[in-house]
Order: sequence, then C-alpha cells, then structure tokens
Amino acid sequence: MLDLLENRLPHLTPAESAVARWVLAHPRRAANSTLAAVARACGTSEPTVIRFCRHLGLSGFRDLTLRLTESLSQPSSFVHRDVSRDDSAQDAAAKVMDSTVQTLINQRLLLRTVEIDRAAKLLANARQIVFAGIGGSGLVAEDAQHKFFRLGIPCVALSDAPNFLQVAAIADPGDVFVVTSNSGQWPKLLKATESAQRRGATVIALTAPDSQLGDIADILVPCSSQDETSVYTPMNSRLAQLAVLDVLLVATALVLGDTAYERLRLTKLALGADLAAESRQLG
Amino acid sequence: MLDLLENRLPHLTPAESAVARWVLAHPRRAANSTLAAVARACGTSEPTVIRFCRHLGLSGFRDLTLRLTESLSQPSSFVHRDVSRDDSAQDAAAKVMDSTVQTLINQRLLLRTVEIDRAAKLLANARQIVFAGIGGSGLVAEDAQHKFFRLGIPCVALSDAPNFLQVAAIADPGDVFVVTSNSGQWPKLLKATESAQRRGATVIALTAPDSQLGDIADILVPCSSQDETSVYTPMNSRLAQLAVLDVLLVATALVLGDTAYERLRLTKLALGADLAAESRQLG
DNA sequence: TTAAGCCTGTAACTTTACTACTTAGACGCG
DNA sequence: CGCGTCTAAGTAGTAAAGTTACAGGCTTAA
Repeated sequence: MLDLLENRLPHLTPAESAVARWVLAHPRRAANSTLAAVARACGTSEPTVIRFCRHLGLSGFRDLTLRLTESLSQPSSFVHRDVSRDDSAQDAAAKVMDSTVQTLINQRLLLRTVEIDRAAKLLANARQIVFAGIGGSGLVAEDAQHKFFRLGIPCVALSDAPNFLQVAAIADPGDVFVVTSNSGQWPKLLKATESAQRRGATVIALTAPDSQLGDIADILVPCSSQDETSVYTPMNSRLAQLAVLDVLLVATALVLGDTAYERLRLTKLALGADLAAESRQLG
Repeated sequence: MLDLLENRLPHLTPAESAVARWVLAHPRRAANSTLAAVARACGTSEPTVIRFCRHLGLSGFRDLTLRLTESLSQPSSFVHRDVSRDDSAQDAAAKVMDSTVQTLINQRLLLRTVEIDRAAKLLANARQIVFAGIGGSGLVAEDAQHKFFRLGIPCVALSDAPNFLQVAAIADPGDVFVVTSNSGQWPKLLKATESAQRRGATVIALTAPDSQLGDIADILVPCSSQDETSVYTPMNSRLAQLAVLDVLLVATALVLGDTAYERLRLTKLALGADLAAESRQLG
C-alpha cells in the first residue's frame, strides 16, 4: 500500500501529492484519523483527500484507513529474498519457505477479485470436469482430479496436448474445463481451449492475468506468476495453483451441500478403514 | 483480537454473544461492514453492537473494524478456522488460504530442527534418487522427480506399492530413497523402506514425526500432519511436502554448485525457447 | 405481587464521508 | 491580447454512518 503510494506520487496533482506525502510521513496517524482531520493536517479540503483516494484505486476514505492498517500490521519477514550461492542450507531453507508463504499470501489477495461462487456453481453442475495442464501443470491437473472425484462428479485429468486437443474436440456444453498454465501462452493449449469453447463448454483458467489464456477464459483465476528471476526460485506458482484448487473444491462442496459433505466423509472413512485392515493383516 | 473475542464470549450478554459469534464466523465481512449491516446480520440492534464493542475495551464500532483488519492481516490471523457449511464462497476461500499459509509457517519452523545440509549432501552424491509415495503422496513423488531431474541426477518416481517393493529389493548403497507419506503407517511402505535400508540405501522420510516411517528413516523431515478434523479441510500436508521438496532441491543445488546452477539455467532456457518456437510455427 | 435491576430496542442526535456545484487559475486558439 | 475551455481546488450541502439518551420489558428477589 505504501509502496503503491510512493509509485503514484508523481502522477498526482499538487494538492493530492501533499496528502500523499503527509500520509507517507504519518501512516499510523492517517489510519486512525477522520477525513476532516487529515484534510486539516494537509492544509487542504476534504474532497481533495477523497479524490486522492480514488486516484489510488480505492473506493473512498474509509477504504484508505482500512488498507493502511492492513499494510501497517503486515510483517515484512516474508518478503522474498533470492537465494544466493553462498547461503547456508538453513538460510536457503528459510528463504525458500518465506517466498512460498509470500506467494500464498499474495494469492489470497488475488482471490478477492474472483467470482469464486460463480465458478463453484459451474463446477457443481458440470456434466464432467476436465482438468488440463501441460508440463509441470500436468501434475496440478492430476492432483485436482484426485481431489474432485471425491465429490462424485465425473473428472478427468489431461497432462499432454494431444489428449487435450481430442477431448476438447468432443466437448459437451455441460463440460467445465479447468485449464492450468503458468505462462498461459502455449499455442496448443490455447487452440484446444478455444475448440472446447466453440462446442459450448465453459473454461476456468488458472493462469497469469495478462495472458492469452486468461483473456479467452470464461472465468479467470489469476495466479501469481512471480517472474521467477533466480534459477533457484522454485515453482511457487504451482503451489499457488494447488491451493486455489483446494479453494475451488471447498467452494464447490459448499454449493453441493449435504451430498458432497457425505461423500467427503465416506472417502475419508474408507482410507482409514483400509489402513486399519492392512495393519491387522500384516501386524 | 479474535482470541480475545473468544475468551470474552462467555462473559457477554445473549444478544452480544450472538454478535461475537457472527464476527468470529465472518471476521472479514465484519471488518468491511457498516454498523447497521452487522446489526441486521446478527438479528439485533445497532446499540447492542456498540455495547459489544465497548465490552471488548474498544472505543466503538469504528475501532472494531480497524482492529479486525489489523489482526486479519497479521500472520497470527492465519490460525485455522474450520469452514462451516453456511460460509460464503469468499469466506471459505479466505479460510482455506489461511489454513494453507499457516501450515507452511509451521513447516518453516519444523525445518529448523532438520539437518538439511546433511540431506542435501546425500542427495547431491546419490547414484540415483528414488521418490516414493502412495496415494496422494504419489503425486508429490512425481512432482519431486520433475524437479530433481533438472539437477542431472538420475531420478525415478514410484507411486504404487508393488513398484516400490521391487525397486527397494534391488537397491544400491548409493541410492537415496525419499519416502513421502501422510500417516507414515502403511505397512507396505514400511516393508519396502526397510528392505531398501537393508541393502544399504539411505532413506529420507517426509512424514509425521511420531510415525513408524519416521522412526526408521535415516533422516526424518517432519511434516505438519495437521489432524484434519473437518471434512472440508483440504490436503494441506501435501503442500507442505511439496514446499519441503523445493527446499531440498535448492539445498542440493547449492551443494552441487556451478554444475547445478548451469543445468537449472539451461532447462529454464530450453522451456522458453520451445515456447517461442511453437508460437512462431503457429503464429 | 411488587419493586429493582439489567438487557434490549426505538428514536433522536452528532459526526463523518461523500457529492454537486462554484470559483480560480492555466493553457491553447483565434 | 483577449476569449474560451479545461483542469484543479474549495464551499456548501446531503445522505448515511456511528453514537447517545431514554423507555419498555423481562428476570429476579424480597
């Protein structure tokens, strides 16, 4: 938030930038003040402060105070630092975990802009869910299939382009395609996606917000792409995608209600029972 | 803040405790709502909500929203709250993401007790790395294989018991087995692991600290097992395991030094080049 | 059964955020 | 140089939010 402020500072009008500078200088006071107090402190008028908030993409002054307290209480401990080649194993471990945590925190924020309930309703009423992803995302698709089949909805995971093209070619209007891709730019993936859409299927995309795949999807779930600068930066985006699929699973289960609840319970029980049986047998 | 709320809950009057329960259930919504909206949602009146705030030692409703956003953006706010069946999609999403983040934060702490450098040295010098996991952990094993092959070390992923038993039966002293299991109790997994050890192979286990698998492993990497109480609780343990494997990958790459660095760089380049080629071809 | 006390809601009041309109100044164009 | 226009800032008003005062009703105890 404060970063954003500093970035926008040059693009503001004189009176507004005075407000910005004051807020930057006294963020904590700003968070607890009223509109009138801030205006007075900046030597300007209340509407100017409001306009200042709007130019920052906020809904109003109230929003500003909220965002300020939010960013003031956030610890800076998870900010990402690249692993360097002379780090100790413990240092590197901490850095990797931190960057992972940060990725997920970012992802959580990204989700606030997504119509999760709409996605969940679509998934809940799907004739079949097709999870598709190539390369590393193929595993994400498989993981999703492993999760969603427990809801009792027919699911399939596709992890290579030829299969995806074929399934897309015979897509049904009731089908929902969940397409995962880091870049969202692979031509074959786009081609298959478009072909599925032409046949009336719905597409939910887990990908970078400014990608081609994101543009054509019916529902875009932006996933922190995190331009992986260092070669040591691991595939955090994959974790974010997995977490998002967890979210979609739970949201879909909530839409389905009792049926899903019971099925989830039963699959869980089945696992426990099997473990017990095997132990007895060998024990 | 939410803790405080929970503590004070018994000392509140009926109407106020209704407010408290609602706020606990929808903290994020409460933080963004107006006094009137909260009162309506709780089926009570506005003054009651104010009195509720005062009993918590706050100056008023405004203060409540501020404190709520504060504690929600603090890391301690990621404490797990079960998804309940009447949650909105957004609430559920936040809860799922929070619990995921919390799992990873816990995992980071757990890693401090692990001899990561020793594990990394073992992996770096392995003749072959065998990643094994059955059920959901099978995907973790495959993911790990996808990551580690980029270091130029021979890798294999095993996701079912029969394969694992066979590979373990012909294990070599230079082999390193990375065995992943949520429970760490599956008899077949234990049997295969022991057989590999008898042939001189080293075993790194990603599992619950108090499990049988953990006991017999050469190196135990404890993974937050998170007694999954609610059926809506997704498989956070899997994310923790994936993150741990990222850590091991980076640590191993650091041990290998320049060679690994170069190989990681090359694999990354190869992907980018392929994407460019395909785009040209179709574009 | 009645009186005291506390919980709760209604209604009035104050503050607060926001909007519509107006004015002052800057820039371009005739 | 003057005119018009367009942007930036402020004034005043309004709607809505938070807060307070007060009164009704229920509980409890004498």
